[in-house]
Amino acid sequence: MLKEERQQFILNEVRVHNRVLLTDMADLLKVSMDTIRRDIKELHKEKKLKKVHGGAISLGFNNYSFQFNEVYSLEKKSKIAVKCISLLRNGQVLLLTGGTTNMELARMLPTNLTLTCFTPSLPVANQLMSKPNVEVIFVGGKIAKDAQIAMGAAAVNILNSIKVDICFLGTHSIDLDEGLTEFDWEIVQMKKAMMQASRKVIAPVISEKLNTKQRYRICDIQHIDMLITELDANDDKLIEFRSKNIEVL
Amino acid sequence: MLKEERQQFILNEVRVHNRVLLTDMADLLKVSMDTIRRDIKELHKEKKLKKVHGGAISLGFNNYSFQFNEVYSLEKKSKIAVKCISLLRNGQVLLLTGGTTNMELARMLPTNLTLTCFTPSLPVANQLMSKPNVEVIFVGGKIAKDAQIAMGAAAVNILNSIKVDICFLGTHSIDLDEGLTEFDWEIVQMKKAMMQASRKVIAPVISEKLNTKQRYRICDIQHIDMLITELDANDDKLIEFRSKNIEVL
DNA sequence: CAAACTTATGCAAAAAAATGCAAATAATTG
DNA sequence: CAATTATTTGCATTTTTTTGCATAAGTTTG
Repeated sequence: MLKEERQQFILNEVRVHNRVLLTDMADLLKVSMDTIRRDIKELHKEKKLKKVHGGAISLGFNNYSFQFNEVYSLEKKSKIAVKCISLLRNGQVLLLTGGTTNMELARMLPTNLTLTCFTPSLPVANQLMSKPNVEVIFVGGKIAKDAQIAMGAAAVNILNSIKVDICFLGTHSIDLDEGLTEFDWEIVQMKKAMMQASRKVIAPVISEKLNTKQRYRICDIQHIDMLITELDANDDKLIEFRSKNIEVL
Repeated sequence: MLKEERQQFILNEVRVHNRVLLTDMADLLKVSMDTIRRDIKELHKEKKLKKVHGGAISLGFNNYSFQFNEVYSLEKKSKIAVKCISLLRNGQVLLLTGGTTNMELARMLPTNLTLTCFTPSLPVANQLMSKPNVEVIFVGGKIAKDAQIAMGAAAVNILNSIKVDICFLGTHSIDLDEGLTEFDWEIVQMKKAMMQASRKVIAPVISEKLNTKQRYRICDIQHIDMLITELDANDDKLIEFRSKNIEVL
């Protein structure tokens, strides 16, 4: 049996059963466990399955991917969240994108604040459920499994029909020249619609994301009304942003 | 069983029941309590659940309303869910209401089944996220905190614009004369719209709910295509339903 | 506060992974 | 075709991970 055949067989097995045991495969395919181990290693590197102790599992199986970022820079994100919250007043209508920064914002919202929140993000919506004085309105649509966000024409349509006070726009990358950029085209559409739907656009960004770029552009830097980072307000990195007429906190 | 699988199972259990007992998991998964304890510890560190004395609880979810029904009649509900799932075929488009029975249905969906699922229920949508072959489309709108379901004009509008194969309509009360009834007016509107949006309406109902009534009516009993209960198909209680031309499983 | 239960810790056995090496097989080239 | 080179595979050894158990320490509850 060819190596290719064997790997295809393993992949298929993973697709059907969502998992394979190393021992089973070695047994079934009549090769040593080392061989299977090497196969799985390769397939893992090609991102066709996930290697785990004792075998492999399907990639789609545990799609919690956003939770992986969870720990990373959490402290900075809480800092940013606090700054964001300080801007809020009772009765305001918000629009929250997904992402861990907005998750943190949702988590830290004081329970006595009365707000209306639109969001297309399942985790954010869930988080907001525990705030008794927050009215949650979910922007529906096809849910992207990786980001757990509603996307597509339906979601964009709904966004086109609303106007909120403040949009907290989580972003992957922000750059003085390139503006706000994303790696996923559909997300770009969503974020464009969200900016349109909001009187004021605030971008909470951890400093690592400053001056980085992705493939697709959401908008120029001028279209952001305010930038919130965990850095001190007079940090060098922020001077240029301020000079472009963007409020920095 | 792989470690990954076990942890996924625990996570899933937490998602559905909002909590797990260490002892239950050890028992169910046939491993020592130490192993479960270590699993929970890891998952806690990854912020996927919250470790507590004696087990773990969900972090994203606060279900005041769910927790009650959750335990109650769970076995019957799984039984019903199994029957429901047996009706499904690859490629079908479903519409799922909220409620614990549909939660159970979503939880038990085999991972290899390819479906498109519309739902206005946050917990159900969440549950469906873990099914790699299910396309989830959230019917957005204002979220009612108690039921964690989108409601209101926006949601009803969306429902009016779709047509699906099967609707699994969770119901509070069903009665031969009064038909399907609810105690909340808004929910009635949602359910009416859902029935309209579906070619086939299936009502999964635990036997306790048979021949009970509430204040507001959704529809006559004739508008249900099929009734699924945990009872044996020739149970006395069901004869009359069948005589009204409703298929009973 | 004391009994019942839960957690933490260290330890050892078992299972699996990584590594280096050699034989077998396949591919390439003069 | 023969010789060389590269790839694949299995085996032995070491290292790491996983798991269960025993014991001690901490929590919960009546």
